[in-house]
Amino acid sequence: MKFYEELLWRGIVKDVSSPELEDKLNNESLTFYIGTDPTADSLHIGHYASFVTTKRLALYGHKPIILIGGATGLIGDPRPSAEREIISKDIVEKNIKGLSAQVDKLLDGKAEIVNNYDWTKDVTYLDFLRDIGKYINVNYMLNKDIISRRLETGITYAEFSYTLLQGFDFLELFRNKNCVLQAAGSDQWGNITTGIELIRKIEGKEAYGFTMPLILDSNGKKFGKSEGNALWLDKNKTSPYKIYQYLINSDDSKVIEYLKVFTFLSKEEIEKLEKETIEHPEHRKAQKALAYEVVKDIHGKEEAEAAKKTSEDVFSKGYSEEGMPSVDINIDNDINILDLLVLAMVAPSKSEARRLIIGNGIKINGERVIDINTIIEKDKLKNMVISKGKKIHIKINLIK
RNA sequence: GGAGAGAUAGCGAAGUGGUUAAACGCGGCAGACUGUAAAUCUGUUCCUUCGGGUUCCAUGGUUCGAAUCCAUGUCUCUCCA
Repeated sequence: MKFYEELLWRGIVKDVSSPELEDKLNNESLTFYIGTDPTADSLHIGHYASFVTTKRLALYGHKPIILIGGATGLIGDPRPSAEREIISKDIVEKNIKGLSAQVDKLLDGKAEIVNNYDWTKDVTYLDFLRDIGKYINVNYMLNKDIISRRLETGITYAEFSYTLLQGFDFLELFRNKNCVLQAAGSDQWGNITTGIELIRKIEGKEAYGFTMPLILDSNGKKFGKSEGNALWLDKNKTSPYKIYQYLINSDDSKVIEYLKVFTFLSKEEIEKLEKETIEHPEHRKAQKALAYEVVKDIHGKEEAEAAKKTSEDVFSKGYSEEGMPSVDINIDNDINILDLLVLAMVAPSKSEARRLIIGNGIKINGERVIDINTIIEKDKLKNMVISKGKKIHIKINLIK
């Protein structure tokens, strides 16, 4: 199987700017770039597909550039729904630092990291209009999906211009780093083609682009949100276990797709897992492989092993001591269960604690609490595990 | 510049003087089911010493009684020019 064929098999390619790209990807070493705007100080798993693809291309011999949008981040990529909040320059700068470190680690230092602020900051408005703006027709911009969709609700001039900035990036990278390919999520298609258009018109040369399909979960929502929160790739923001758990809960109908996109397992291995999922879905082998592989690729083997052990403990015992959050408690006497739940931050108020107990939601050391008047002896608090439902477990750390 | 509409719990949205701690939907939390999933079903969703206390943009007022009426302020939106 040739490289491009493999990309297709994995479902990584959605739109391609030119059929020639297939041959180039298979037989040449191309410099390519993937960009991300510093809207947060960490990447989340929604970005991860791009980076896996970057790694894949790099492993095959292509040369990656990661662009962090210090300039474009100040403007904001138009979203389908509404205008973005503008982010202060300080925060953008801080985010750039966070992202750079993360990208470097994720790609083992093998990608060149650039910041488009560096070549944008000194370009004057007039120069930009003459050198870039003159080449792109407004009609052309209005026809872009993302912009046309916003014409109803309104779009500011700043966000309207975003595509020009991104096109300018591609042009600059083409000129200075011989970067001939841009890859991105499918929502970036319009921005990629603007860049290709500029390179063709200004330099008279051909550049290429392809997009990756948007990955959805089984509910048709964007992949990678757990309980509405993003799953961050920074382990201080989202524990490796949490990512592991999110992935192990992947739907049967989606898990093979995820394996193809997110892991480096071979076609044979994935097809084997696919067969096992069909024959014995309850073994959840594909999900386990997915969770392990991804956590390993993001956080390393040790973290993956730890997350796996935690997950196994939770499944068999209901909770795991490993990595369980703990809370310091400092009391002198025996304590009422309601007060304890509030102190341990299991419940935000005593009313809530009361409701949880009445609703059979609270366990102590694995035993269900049924009486809201239960008094817990101080001596028993040491290393006590309080569970709220199936997912929340907290260990008591007695200070006195 | 002219005219009008609105601000209610995490969100959307009822309620226009009293049994309204505030319908309903979504979301959240818990329980059942299950393959650690989804779907479904059930309960719950301000605080509380369980007596009660404090809520409907803010401040003041009318009233026995206000989310509901009045005044002022703040913010949002729509239409016209």
